[in-house]
Amino acid sequence: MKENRKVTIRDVAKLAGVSPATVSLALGGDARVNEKTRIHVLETVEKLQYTPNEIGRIMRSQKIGAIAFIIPNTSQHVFSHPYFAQLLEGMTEVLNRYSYNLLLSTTPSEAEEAVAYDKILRNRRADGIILSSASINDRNLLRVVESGFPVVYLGRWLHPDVLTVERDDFGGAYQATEHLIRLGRKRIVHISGPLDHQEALDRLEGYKKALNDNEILFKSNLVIEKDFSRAAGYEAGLQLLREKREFDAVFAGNDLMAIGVLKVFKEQGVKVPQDVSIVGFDDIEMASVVSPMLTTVHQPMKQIGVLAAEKLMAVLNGQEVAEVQSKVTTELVIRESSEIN
Amino acid sequence: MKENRKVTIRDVAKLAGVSPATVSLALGGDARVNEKTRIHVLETVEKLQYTPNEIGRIMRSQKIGAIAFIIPNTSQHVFSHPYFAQLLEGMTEVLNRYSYNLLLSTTPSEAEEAVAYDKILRNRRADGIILSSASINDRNLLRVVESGFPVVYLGRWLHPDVLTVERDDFGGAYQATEHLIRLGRKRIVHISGPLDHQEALDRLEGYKKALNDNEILFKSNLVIEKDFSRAAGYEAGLQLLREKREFDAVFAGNDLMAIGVLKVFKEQGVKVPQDVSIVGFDDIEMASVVSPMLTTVHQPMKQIGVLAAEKLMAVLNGQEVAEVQSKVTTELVIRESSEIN
DNA sequence: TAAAGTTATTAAACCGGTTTAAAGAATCGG
DNA sequence: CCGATTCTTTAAACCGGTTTAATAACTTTA
Repeated sequence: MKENRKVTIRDVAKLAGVSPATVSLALGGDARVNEKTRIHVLETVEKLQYTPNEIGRIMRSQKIGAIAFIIPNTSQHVFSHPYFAQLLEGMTEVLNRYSYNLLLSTTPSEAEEAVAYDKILRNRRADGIILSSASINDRNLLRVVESGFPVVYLGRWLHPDVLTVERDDFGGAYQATEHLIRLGRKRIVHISGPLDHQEALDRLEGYKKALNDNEILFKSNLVIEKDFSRAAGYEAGLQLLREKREFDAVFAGNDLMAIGVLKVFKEQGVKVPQDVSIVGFDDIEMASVVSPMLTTVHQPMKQIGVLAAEKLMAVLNGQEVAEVQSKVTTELVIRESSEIN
Repeated sequence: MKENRKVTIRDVAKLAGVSPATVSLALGGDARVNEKTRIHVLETVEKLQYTPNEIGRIMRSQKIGAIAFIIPNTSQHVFSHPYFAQLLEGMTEVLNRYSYNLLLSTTPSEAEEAVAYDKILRNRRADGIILSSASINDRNLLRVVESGFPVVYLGRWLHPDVLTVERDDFGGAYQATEHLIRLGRKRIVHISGPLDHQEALDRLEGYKKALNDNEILFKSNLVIEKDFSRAAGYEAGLQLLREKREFDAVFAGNDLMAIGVLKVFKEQGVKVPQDVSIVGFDDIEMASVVSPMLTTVHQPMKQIGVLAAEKLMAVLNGQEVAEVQSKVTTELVIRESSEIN
């Protein structure tokens, strides 16, 4: 700890021949302190290479200068979903602008999801919270809201007071399904995410509505519930082939699962898009790298991160938030996996 | 801020009829406090739902309970490299175990790389630092080391006192190149990363050495320096074709660039692996998803994150670190892009 | 020139814990 | 039964800043 051992405000004060209070005021640019004194203090600060200790400042102001991103999942899960990386990109960009720090809170294991919440709620290491969408049964969500922390929730939440940034999951799924129908597909499989998650439910609903609007009968045996992972998509594909279910298209609940399906189809000789059309959801980078390139519903993940962070910053700065519930739009990106053959 | 407005240690003390000191000692499990008193205090704590304010604790102990991961790049850059996600996964896993938090420090823009350092060095918001490998000309690296912060550097660094976790870049590149030579390839292009980065240099050296050991003449016009991005790989591929350089294999400095090359080759009708074999470096998830699947040098990125975090924890807990420089090994993973034709 | 008004500076309180040193109470040994 | 030990408890200092309220110094004004 060489030079920066610990130059405190008292050291500066002593050397400058003033009181600590004056140093503090001078640094804060308070109008009360005399011009000459101010310059002298600033010179001394420079000479001693003094920088105020953040902790001391925090102690007094009770503002931490950091926000927490709570994801009730393991690090393993989080980082295997490219989705989160883009969210983080958006958030950190905004936070950098405000000189705020980001704390990432995940759970050590599947079983202990409460830990991710406790770390933040109990220790008060953050001024506000961005909450990743979680199971609709997750009782911790309510705890967060009731804790009084400023919160922004990523996803749709029924409670009208909670600030949220939502995707148009329903609309996106509707578009995707309708696209497949327009291609002449009639037996469209939907591989859904876990149905205790609102986004999975909404996507399923969008799919159903599109079928219904086009007078195609919804068949529950064409819906397979999986967990959003690539491996799960692979399994689902395998299952479809093994059970010889009749289908001519797959709408997967996200890209990772779609890519898993793509892989098993390639291995088993199912031709995409000739035999089966595939559409995913998210538009992660991988979607444009696989072959055939994946048709998918693009959602502006980085923008979601940006909006969430900006909304939270607004609250923390005492500004009135114009839009309690923001909604970002999705867009169908047509690529090879559903090209007209 | 409903219930948890602010119940302090003094509130607990008052209600329990003891002094704040006793409460603090009781909570700390100090042997001095009488069993009965301890129980009584703990009950009161429970009754009031008291949890100690972290900031107060930090103030006294001068230990923050967080470490910083400094990446002198923009968030944009960081999150577009899957590489970092896996590093983060490893780190957060360890930190969770120690109840430490992770602070991510990136730069707001390319030009202001010092910002990523300043945020941590000046504000002392972390107890230690993990430093992502940076340009060998980055003068800030020295600042960090001289600051007295405990530091772990990711990559190879000449200074013998600095704790590091290194990959075997040289060895990995050697293996990759040799593999191509064994396939009978003689004109092997190397698309390198920025050559002011140690890892890019080391990979280039590994490539050269393998050529040399197999009596293949190194030709500098078969080396193209790019920036590790997928777009750059694409460009490099385009350049190779446009300039009609003669080559029968490509060893790319990382997977993203290899995937970029793959893409342009596919578009231009160059057959992989028949006409040209391709090998990448990193083994990111995308490598096993593209078609043909990419042969690459696997490096245990998560493990690097784990090692770095553990090393830092050891230092912070005052333990002697056995291995100042740890090295993880790489492994060649052979897939379709270099299959024997 | 004294009173009132300005301007500049600072002592002291405060944020919420932890820790030290000292005091007070209980127990022990001779 | 008294001095020495041991066990508990607590007052007070401390961490490093910010802020308030009071003081001091300097100008004006009457």
